[in-house]
Amino acid sequence: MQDTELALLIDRFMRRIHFGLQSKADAFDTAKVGPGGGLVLLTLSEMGQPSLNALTQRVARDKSQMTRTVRSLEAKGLVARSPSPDDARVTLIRLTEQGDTVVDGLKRAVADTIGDILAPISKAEEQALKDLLKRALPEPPAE
Amino acid sequence: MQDTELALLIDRFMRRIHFGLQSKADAFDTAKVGPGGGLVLLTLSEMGQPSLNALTQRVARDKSQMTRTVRSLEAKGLVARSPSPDDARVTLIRLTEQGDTVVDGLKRAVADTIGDILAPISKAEEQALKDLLKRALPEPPAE
DNA sequence: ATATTTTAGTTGACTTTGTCTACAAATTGC
DNA sequence: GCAATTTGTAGACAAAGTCAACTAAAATAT
Repeated sequence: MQDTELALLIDRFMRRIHFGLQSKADAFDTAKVGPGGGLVLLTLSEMGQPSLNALTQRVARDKSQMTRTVRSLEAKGLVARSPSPDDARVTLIRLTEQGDTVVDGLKRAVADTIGDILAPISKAEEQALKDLLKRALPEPPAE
Repeated sequence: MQDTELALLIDRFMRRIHFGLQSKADAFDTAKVGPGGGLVLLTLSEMGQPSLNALTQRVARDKSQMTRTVRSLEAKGLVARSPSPDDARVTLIRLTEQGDTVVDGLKRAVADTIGDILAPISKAEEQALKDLLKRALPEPPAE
């Protein structure tokens, strides 16, 4: 009943990640993908070649927003779109080689940032934190 | 080095909170304060009567944004602004009685939402999660 | 088989937040 | 006193979120 606190903590965590990444953005976000694009790229690297719809559900954003974000990443050559052979309605999306490179830098920057934020707790605790979150927030269906 | 995963989890948690509250918004957000206003109200209920600047730092938002949010809450009669007796530059902000009422509903809605999200883990684990986050994310200076 | 309904993706319009710059008034530190 | 800093405000714009309408393809229902 008193867990507004937890919500505020999550918000704070989110903001810390945001500012941490922003401060390093000049160094790693050379492709200017921004937070929105970065989220999509990282998610793609976890999912492989999802449909736009599956991707949308995984990141819990609006599908129209996702259309635009993916188009912008495509224009930068970081992702490629291809029609599904099974269903003419769906578009499959995957990282290009260039996209992979950007993801590498992105992952390093995120890991650095998280590392900074979690400095006050031990590695074991960090793992415990991650495990708890994974159990509480199972990932949306891959398809 | 592989902790992009944690960042994605936090984002997902954030989104789940957001959608959970949004789905209940008609029932509790009768004052139409929205997510931004709600965050400020909850924070005020933790802080008492902070300056606008202290409030801004606590929620890690831009001060110009905070000016606007507070003005909008003031127009709705939920917060009151008063000049600091010690420093003519600062404005102190506090909840009105009406604001307190709104905060009560808000807290209940947030607690409900968090409860739903954390259903897969036990109460003890929930507490452990909160403790870890509190240690990793100490609150910004109250003043 | 054909009609109806559902799903995937796109587009447009609009709102909310975020961000950056500039500014006035008050305070602090020499 | 006077420069530098701090507090809050205002303006302008960019990034995201949200909602509704629409096309095309697929699923379903009769």
